[in-house]
Amino acid sequence: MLPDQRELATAAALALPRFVGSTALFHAAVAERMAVTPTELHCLHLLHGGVSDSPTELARLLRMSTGAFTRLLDRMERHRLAERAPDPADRRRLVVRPLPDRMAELAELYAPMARFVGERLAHLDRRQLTALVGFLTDGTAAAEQASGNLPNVTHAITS
Amino acid sequence: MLPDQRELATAAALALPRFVGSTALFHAAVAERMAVTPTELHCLHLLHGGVSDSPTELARLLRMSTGAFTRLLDRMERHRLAERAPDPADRRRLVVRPLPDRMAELAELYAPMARFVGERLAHLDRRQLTALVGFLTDGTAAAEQASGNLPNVTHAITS
DNA sequence: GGCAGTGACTGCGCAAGGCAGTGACTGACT
DNA sequence: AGTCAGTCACTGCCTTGCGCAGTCACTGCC
Repeated sequence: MLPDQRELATAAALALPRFVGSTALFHAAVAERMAVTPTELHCLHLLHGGVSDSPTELARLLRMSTGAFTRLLDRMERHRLAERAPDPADRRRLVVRPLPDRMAELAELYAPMARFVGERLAHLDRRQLTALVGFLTDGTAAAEQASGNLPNVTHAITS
Repeated sequence: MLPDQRELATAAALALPRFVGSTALFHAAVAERMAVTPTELHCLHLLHGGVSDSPTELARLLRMSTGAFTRLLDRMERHRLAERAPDPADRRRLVVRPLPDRMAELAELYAPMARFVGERLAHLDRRQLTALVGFLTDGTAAAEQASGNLPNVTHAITS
């Protein structure tokens, strides 16, 4: 590996955590602007992605209890983010539906970032795009795997 | 732009939020493993990065009040993450110092991801690395700028 | 037709953070 | 030298978000 290549790799390794951090802060800023908690925003993303509309499943994806999700839904209804609708097939269940006007607002807030990404990607050639996609997808897999498979460390706690 | 290039760009645009999301979950998992809140972990990162060691400045970077940061410091001392030390130059102030063994533990938890990044970057050529670094650094700037400069949207709230 | 399982909801408690002060200390200005 | 506004960390008090454990309604299976 050539020296300047090494420098570039180092630069990338340094830029990565900054990128992740600033992105996280951006999400927090969007949540604040919408007068909504990060958890509510996260739930809204799941609803927008169409991943699921079942409370129990959404609670699992958000890594919280069903009880806590009930209150979350209460707040989201109060804030006009989503609404409950009965599930005709099973009277125990219900479906969570996002409210369109707030979703539009969300898209509006994300528009600048989406525009940046679109323009930036348009200037890359095939090899560069391939590298980027590979890095992102493999990085996603690595993060998911690492999340569930963290090394054991000793720590003294909880007093 | 050629069709397969367009597809690649779309793939990248889809992979990006997934990457960000899985990374955020990874951080949450690390925090949980260390029996520490995400905020404490965030603060630990700042300390490790050597950004600052002043409570007021750290509170600003974490976007919280100085009062809340005092409790945060209390918890971090209880959890043996950091310690307070007097500032000899100004007796009102103090400096926050990370505790080395817990920092080592942190590094250990991040090791798998760091290894992945290092190996992945080693397989990229100059043009690819340049594109990646550019995307990350400009993306960081864009996110920071977008955070402080979100478009105004109408929303009815707070009942 | 009973019965274990599932789904959403509720009371209670805890932890985290904001707000509005308080006292110690500083540097600048007279 | 004395004063005084500004800064710094810290402290009650309060709100909010979430977990936990239990409750009730409903389902499908035997």
